[in-house]
Amino acid sequence: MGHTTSPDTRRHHGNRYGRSEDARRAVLEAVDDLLVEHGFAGLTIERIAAAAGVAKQTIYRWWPSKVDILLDALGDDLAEELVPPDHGDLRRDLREHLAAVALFLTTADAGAVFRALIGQAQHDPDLAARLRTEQISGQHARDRLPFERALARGELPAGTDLDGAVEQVIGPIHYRVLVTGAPVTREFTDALADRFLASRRP
Amino acid sequence: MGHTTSPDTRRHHGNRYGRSEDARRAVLEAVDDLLVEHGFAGLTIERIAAAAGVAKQTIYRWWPSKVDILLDALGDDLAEELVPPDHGDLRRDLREHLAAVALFLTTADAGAVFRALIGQAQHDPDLAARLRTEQISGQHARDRLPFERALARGELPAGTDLDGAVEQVIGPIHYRVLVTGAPVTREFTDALADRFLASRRP
Amino acid sequence: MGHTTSPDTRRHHGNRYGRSEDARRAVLEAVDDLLVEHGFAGLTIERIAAAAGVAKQTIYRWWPSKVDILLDALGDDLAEELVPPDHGDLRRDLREHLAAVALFLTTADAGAVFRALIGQAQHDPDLAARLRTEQISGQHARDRLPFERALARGELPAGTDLDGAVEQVIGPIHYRVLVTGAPVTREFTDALADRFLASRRP
Amino acid sequence: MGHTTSPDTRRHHGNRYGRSEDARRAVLEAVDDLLVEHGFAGLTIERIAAAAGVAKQTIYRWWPSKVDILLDALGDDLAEELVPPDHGDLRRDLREHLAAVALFLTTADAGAVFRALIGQAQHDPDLAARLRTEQISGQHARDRLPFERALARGELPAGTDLDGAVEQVIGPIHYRVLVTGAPVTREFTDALADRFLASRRP
DNA sequence: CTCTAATCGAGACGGTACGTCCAGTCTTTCT
DNA sequence: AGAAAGACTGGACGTACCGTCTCGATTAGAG
Repeated sequence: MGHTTSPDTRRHHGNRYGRSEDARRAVLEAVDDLLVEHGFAGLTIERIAAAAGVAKQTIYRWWPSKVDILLDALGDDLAEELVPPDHGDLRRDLREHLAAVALFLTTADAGAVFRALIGQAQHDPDLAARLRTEQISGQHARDRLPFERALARGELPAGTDLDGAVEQVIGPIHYRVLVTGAPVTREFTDALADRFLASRRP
Repeated sequence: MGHTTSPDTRRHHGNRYGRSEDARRAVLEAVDDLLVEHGFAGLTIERIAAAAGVAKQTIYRWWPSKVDILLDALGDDLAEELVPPDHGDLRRDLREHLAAVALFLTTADAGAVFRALIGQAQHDPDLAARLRTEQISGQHARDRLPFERALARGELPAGTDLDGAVEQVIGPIHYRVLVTGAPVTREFTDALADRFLASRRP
Repeated sequence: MGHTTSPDTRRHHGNRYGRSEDARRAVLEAVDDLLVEHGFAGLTIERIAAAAGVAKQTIYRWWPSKVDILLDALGDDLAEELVPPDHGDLRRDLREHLAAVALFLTTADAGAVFRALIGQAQHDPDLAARLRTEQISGQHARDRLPFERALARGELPAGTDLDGAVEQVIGPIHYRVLVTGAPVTREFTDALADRFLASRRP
Repeated sequence: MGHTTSPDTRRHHGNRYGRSEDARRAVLEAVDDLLVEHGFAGLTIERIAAAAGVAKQTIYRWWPSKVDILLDALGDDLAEELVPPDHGDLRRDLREHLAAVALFLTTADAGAVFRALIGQAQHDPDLAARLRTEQISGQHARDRLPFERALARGELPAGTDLDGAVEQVIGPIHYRVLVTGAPVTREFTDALADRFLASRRP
């Protein structure tokens, strides 16, 4: 977002005095702090405006709702933080990636934003749809990469259901994070990877 | 809940002879309908009171917040609807139970309540804790039953990690319901059961 | 009356044939205290019930509203405290009586009740009517007595408008108490008496 | 900064450019009507808001309570309606003014507001103080004017207690209005004026 | 010397209004 | 034109009392 001065007029800045970028940054930073400090319910537009030193109207001008601000704040963090490694070995790639996913969901700031959005998506089908098309499907594609490479290398038998594989290893992590609240340890994620491999390469 | 045909209507003159069962039932029924009809955000105390034909104060007298009403409404529905069958065969028990779980989460009214509570729990750690101790741990125990029986029957090797087994088959269902929004078909749940069995009984 | 009752019959709890004198007294006493302590607005039925250790229903059983309790509490205090003296001399009678009226209105507990009722009567025509027929007309008759006696003694000319005379001396006192809030001193009331006499006996 | 040449636009940038005069007027007019129609107890903030077509918050933004609205509504009505005439003759001035006062208190809409405030002031010392300093003392000064002019003209002896004179003629009117409820006729007010003059100019 | 009906305490009930908070829109002033 | 400020309508919040209503316990006269 920094200085995309190029022909990217799709975005919504466009102030001839150039001050809107200040406001935009202030809002996105405030939103992160306030989410951590006051929780999702305490994240009101008025509070964001006050904390960012920005007028409410300025927020409404650019973001339809507070979840849009969060989506914006989430930004490309997912893509940045959760790209799986490529060591040429499925077990190693999988173990590292699952550990990274767990860490992101449980401790990263962007992970808190992600969890809040997932939570809100349960009440708001529109948000759910947007979240899926804008973030989750992309992440799913990244999660698939290690399996695709392994298939290409012959580590997995042809015809393996790669999407199913992703769900098999990623699903339990989200289940712990979102539902049971059990800690997502390295042992747990390693076991997930190992269990998958055991079932595919007897 | 059942039919208060009670041998219990006298007795115990401490106070509160008076809690109105009618009011309680009306609120819990209204809450279910309104959640489906207006969504979680549209589920206001005032709307519940109006729909149930009850005074707001009566609601506040017995429930601290709307999520408490939902917890109450969820009540025994989980236990009633999601008790796994016992056919003496793990594959069959598992296939049926996972299908029932999927159906509950995606189509049942009580499933909508469950999803709303899970969503809200992402914003509210207290609710998360309560939800886990009051409902989810109990459901986890029920989900474990087929595995326990299979272990006793010798269908599973001694020392099998039963909790991990539950997470392995239940996790992906929740992942679809809560995160990706992909449809949870019978094929999907059957495949989960089969994949688990394949990995354990080579 | 209380001669024979045994020492621990304080608790009453119901009697088919008679109301509880304890409850009545407790309410009337509580009402006085609460009016002074919390003002008229803070004088709620619930607060009276709590302070008197009595159930709300018991209050509603015997008094239609809180102003009725106040009317009851005012009782015969007016008649008891504001009977004009009879020294056979109008000036002396008048001076003493006006001073007594002033003292009652400004400092007596019953005077506070009276002022509260007069205040409420400005908002409530029914109360105004009852207050007038039950209390104020009687007091007006008492206020007239010194003039009637003086007329009979020949201190006032035949045909003197006695009601007008009462209003002439009593009116300014109420005007200070209810409207201007100026202190009603002995000098003031004496001057009222003297001014009346000066105008009638040139 | 210092660019603006206009004399007083330099102040407080952004503080209530916006107070809506429409809203203010609508509230003050509604309050008059509703007081007459529903009485003081029926004069709720919610009803005022509804009748004025204004949000409750707008009322609370500008007035701390309903009595403050009434004080505002009373506003200049007193000064407008109750300025005594100046014919150069005390008897005529007094007769006319007292009749006007009586008419105001008994029949005018603003008179109803005044009576309600006086009534409420009996329960609320703060209101009493405010009412006196903001309205009653000013009215007392106006009531004094005829006497001051008469004194200057030599119609009254030097050293006459003018405040006492006001109380002598105004007090009985308020006494009838607030306490006895007797009708305040033209005969009554004329007699008050005449009686005063008889006592001062024997 | 029990029966019974009005009374008592307690407090839950359907309501109304309170005063506060925030959403989302609109207007005004300054830059 | 866009930003800060903030007033506006609207609506839900959670609280306080209202006046009504059971409820079991109490109690004195009638039977």
